[in-house]
Amino acid sequence: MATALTLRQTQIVNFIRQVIISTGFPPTRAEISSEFGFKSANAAEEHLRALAKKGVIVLTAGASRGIRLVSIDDHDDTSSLLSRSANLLHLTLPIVGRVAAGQPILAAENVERELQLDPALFSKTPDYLLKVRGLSMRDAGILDGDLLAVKRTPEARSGQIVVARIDEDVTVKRLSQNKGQIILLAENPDFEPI
Amino acid sequence: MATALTLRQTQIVNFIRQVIISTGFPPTRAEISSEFGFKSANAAEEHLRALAKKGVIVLTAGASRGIRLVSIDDHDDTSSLLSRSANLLHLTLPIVGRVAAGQPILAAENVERELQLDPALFSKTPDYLLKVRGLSMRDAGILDGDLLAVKRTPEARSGQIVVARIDEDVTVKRLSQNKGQIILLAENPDFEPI
DNA sequence: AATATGACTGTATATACATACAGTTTTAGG
DNA sequence: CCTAAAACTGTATGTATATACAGTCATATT
Repeated sequence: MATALTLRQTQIVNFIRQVIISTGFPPTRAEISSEFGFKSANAAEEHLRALAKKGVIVLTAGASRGIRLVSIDDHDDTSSLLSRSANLLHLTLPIVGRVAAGQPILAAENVERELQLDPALFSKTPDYLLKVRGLSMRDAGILDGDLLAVKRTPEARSGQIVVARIDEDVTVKRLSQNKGQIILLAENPDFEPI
Repeated sequence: MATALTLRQTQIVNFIRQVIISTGFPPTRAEISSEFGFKSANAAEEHLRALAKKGVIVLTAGASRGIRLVSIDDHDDTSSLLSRSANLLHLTLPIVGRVAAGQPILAAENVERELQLDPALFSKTPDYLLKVRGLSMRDAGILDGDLLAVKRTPEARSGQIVVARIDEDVTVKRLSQNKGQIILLAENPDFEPI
């Protein structure tokens, strides 16, 4: 275990955290100095060095604002009572909407966003989230705009709801596998089977 | 509702998000240009302007890496299925350890860190988290290093477990208010009442 | 008494960055 | 056909920033 932080060092880490929360990016040496009344940016520089040495932050050489706070997970001093809470949203899932032609579903270009979720929400850990467009599965409770958690499996059985790729569209349908013929059924009488 | 993003704009927002996740700070114009093969940093600049105009990001003039992604909450397009999950850790609580003499407990200097938690964890929303030192409340299940969720109330009743300030130390004890006399009891026979 | 460490001031500098201005090309609408 | 917007290239510039080096002072360790 590394040496404990000094008071000043703790204050500086807190300030960095506060700046990241309120502005979205870490402070510069000058901004840290200004906050604490240092007359030289070098004071901040030295504090950052010390904090990096203790493993509380990671510095990126040459990059402006190149300060990263080491995450709670990597640096856990949160014990029993709350350790489960801290893990609540450890699951990071990509959200897929439209899929460009010829590309695998999970290609970086198809990922619209990433969302952090509580793993306990799912019985099986899903691979990605699919944003549903259209109302073809309305009667199965899947509506336009919903996010579907999708788990990839090596094979699909008849009767299951599956994610199917038709050209450059990704659709959600109920699979019907009758005597070798594959039919995709919508759960809405307004839509035709495929 | 603002105009929808173009493909390129979506890719750029995704890249910014990815950089923030992997490095801890947003990219520069040059880094964005490099990622997408732009030969002029101005291409990135213009995309950022367009994204800021559409409200997807916020730019800080004059600041290096001054890009902030507008949060999921401010810009919600996550619907029914997951909207509750997205709210899971909306509660941000300060963690207090030692308290410097003469200062209010929640003074900025005493806050060691902030933690985001699921509000559903608590029946009443607490004001702050107190890091417990020592074993004086061992028999009440409160151990060294635990985080205690503390809710401030205007008055305390006898028999309750309270957070008390004695000089520059903050301690957790069971309150006993007998005929006007106030006694603080430890839940561990090794400790004396105060 | 000697040494190390924390916490600074002061000066200096190369480069990392934001940002302005002038063009070009392509695509979508009116 | 004309215009606007998107998506760039190319050039340029001031300043924002990281970072090195030389000191000072107090406190804690050996």
